Amino acid sequence: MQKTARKYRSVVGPPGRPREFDMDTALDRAVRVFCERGYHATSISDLTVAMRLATGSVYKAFRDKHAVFLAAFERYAALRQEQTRSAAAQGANGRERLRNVLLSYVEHSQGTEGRRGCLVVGSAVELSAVDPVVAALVSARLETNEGFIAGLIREGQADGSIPRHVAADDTARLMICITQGLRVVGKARLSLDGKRLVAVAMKLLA
Amino acid sequence: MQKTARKYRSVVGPPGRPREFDMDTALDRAVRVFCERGYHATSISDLTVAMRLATGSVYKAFRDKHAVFLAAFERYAALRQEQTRSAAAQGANGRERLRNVLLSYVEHSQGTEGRRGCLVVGSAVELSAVDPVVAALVSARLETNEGFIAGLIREGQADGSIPRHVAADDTARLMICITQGLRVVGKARLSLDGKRLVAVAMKLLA
DNA sequence: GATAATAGGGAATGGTTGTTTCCGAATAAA
DNA sequence: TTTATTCGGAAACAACCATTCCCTATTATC
Repeated sequence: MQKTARKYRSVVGPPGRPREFDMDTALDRAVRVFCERGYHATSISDLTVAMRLATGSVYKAFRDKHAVFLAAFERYAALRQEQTRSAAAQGANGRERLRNVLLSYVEHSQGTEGRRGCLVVGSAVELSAVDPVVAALVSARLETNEGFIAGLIREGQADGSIPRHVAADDTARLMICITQGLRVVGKARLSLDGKRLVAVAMKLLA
Repeated sequence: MQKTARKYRSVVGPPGRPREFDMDTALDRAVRVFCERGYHATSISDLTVAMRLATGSVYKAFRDKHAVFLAAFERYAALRQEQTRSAAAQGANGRERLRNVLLSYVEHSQGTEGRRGCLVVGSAVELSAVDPVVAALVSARLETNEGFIAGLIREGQADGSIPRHVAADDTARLMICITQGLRVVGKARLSLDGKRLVAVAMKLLA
């Protein structure tokens, strides 16, 4: 149950590889593989190739494949959260911040990244039913995002850009469905017109 | 490329097992397994147990695991389509038919079935990127559903229950995102209040 | 009733997987 | 230099996978 070491170079140690080596970089590469192939279809061999680490090195850094996945999941979630927050930050009021969040989701659901897929959605679909640990992580992520969106709605109501009668919690939950659905539809390569789609979605704030 | 035999008792044949045996029943059981475990995590052994067939029997009915999956997918899609259409049929006008469809989706995304998951969503997430055949089936299914929803919107506009200014195609695409997203959220065990969620979603038709 | 044909059952097969262990090479601190 | 440390990579392992093969049981036809 050792916590997965984020700092890779040991503090006391004097060892092996001087090359600036960052576990986060390796994890980013693991994220890509897990995103496009999912958990079960990704072999240790796939991981070592992607992460550019030898088998032994992977098992020295992580207890097993599952631990690699959890670390990759948390890294992915942190990255996406940061992207979403900074997209929101561009907006002048609650309504615009929310629009920016939705637009950001549409963009991330398209093209290369859209085809690669979202690790949260992938984990929910592939593992939630059989892996309680992953299920808890996924639920926590969705609830955080939902809370963030509900917060933006309330901000908008406070600054006057969103009507008071909008039900913040229900609307936020529906918007979570939209964002997760976007990632599913994006995987199916259906084209997504951000401007038009978001324009329709903003009617939920009327 | 032989088409998967739906009628199981051979026409000419005289063989083995007289017991009334229906491949569709076996496929329904395969659907359940594929839904909750996904493709890669489902072994032939899992399938034989679920379908109550011996290994050899499965391979006599289907070329390989992939063929079982495709047959299960089509059976699932046909069943869900029928359920959705019949939910819509209850409505008196376009608007009510659409509400019924959304309500039906929320209900199917909850409880046991919600936790089991949707095979279309699961296939999109797990296989679309690596399996062109499945990808095509998934896209076709999404497009059919989107077309159905767009049709309901236009029906509503014709019968006066939905305003003319609603953009049918864009709204339909967003609603597809909602329905697929519901299945993702349902897997994560978040509670879904059908009435309230659908009430919010119906604002898209304002 | 005898025969032929065939579905189902299930053991056997060959390949791959995740995991662990080993040791040599490389490196930085003592 | 010595020592401690860690990465690399091959090798080994048991478990499991999808698939094949053969046998049995059964029935339609003769």
